[in-house]
Amino acid sequence: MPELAEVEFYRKQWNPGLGHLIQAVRVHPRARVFRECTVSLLVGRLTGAMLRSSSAAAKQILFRCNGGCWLGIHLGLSGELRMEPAGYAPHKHDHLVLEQRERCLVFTDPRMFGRVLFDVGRTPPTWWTRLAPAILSAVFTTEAVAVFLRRHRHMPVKAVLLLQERFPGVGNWMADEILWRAAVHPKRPAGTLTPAEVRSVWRECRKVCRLALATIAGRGRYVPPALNVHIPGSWLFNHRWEDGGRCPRTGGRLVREQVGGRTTCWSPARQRL
DNA sequence: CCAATTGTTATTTA
DNA sequence: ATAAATAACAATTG
Repeated sequence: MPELAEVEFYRKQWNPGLGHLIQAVRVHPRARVFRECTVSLLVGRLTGAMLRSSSAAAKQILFRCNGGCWLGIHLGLSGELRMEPAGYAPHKHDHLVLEQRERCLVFTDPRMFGRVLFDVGRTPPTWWTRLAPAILSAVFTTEAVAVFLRRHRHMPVKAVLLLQERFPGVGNWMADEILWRAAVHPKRPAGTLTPAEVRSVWRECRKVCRLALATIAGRGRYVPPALNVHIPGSWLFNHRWEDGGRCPRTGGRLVREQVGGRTTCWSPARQRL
């Protein structure tokens, strides 16, 4: 599930626990999600400590802890952060549980493509500082997009949009949504887009990020659990998941096919090769 | 049993 | 040598 806006949504799920003492840390230490993390260090440092603040960028979440340490969470394909009542007994896929007096903060991930990172230091870890500049930042210009598409000119544009080094936070559904709005066929070699199409892709990147954040992550400080957000039927999002869907703009049939190794959905009436 | 899944990375191929 | 394609990772669901 988690792309840019879902990651931001899940980040907020731990907000009620920020600034509260972590009494105990429960882990499944052998779980694959800890493959890049020294679990003993994490448990030692977080027990009796606090999460002070959090941020999300791309598909990464960063928690700044007191005592000069940093907890990172990547949700992978199936990860979630949620809150449970105090005394919660961890379930099978709950790999990390921070126990507080009034609640438990839970990281769960059945497929374990996600990962937990933990660093000690005065400044944020490099895996955070080296993330590509956000799509909604001023650095993400139409020129930067044009250069990147040219560099990967032989790849299908859909595959290029999934490259995190230029499109941080974009995942499979966002890439399809962007191309559908820009009316660009996902199989187009990235180098064949006209300047107008490049500009359109750039603009829709920003628009989809802004809309997704506003709709899915909410503007408030804390969105109650369950991602039962209403996504308008005018988005491709609501029609892309199974065969037989119809394009909300043209009314025509949507196509679903592998492009760049991923299931891709597009509207042939709108997106021409 | 087979295919599919909203992500990333190591390995293989061109 | 580089860029692009593919396999692999794991668990569950249809």
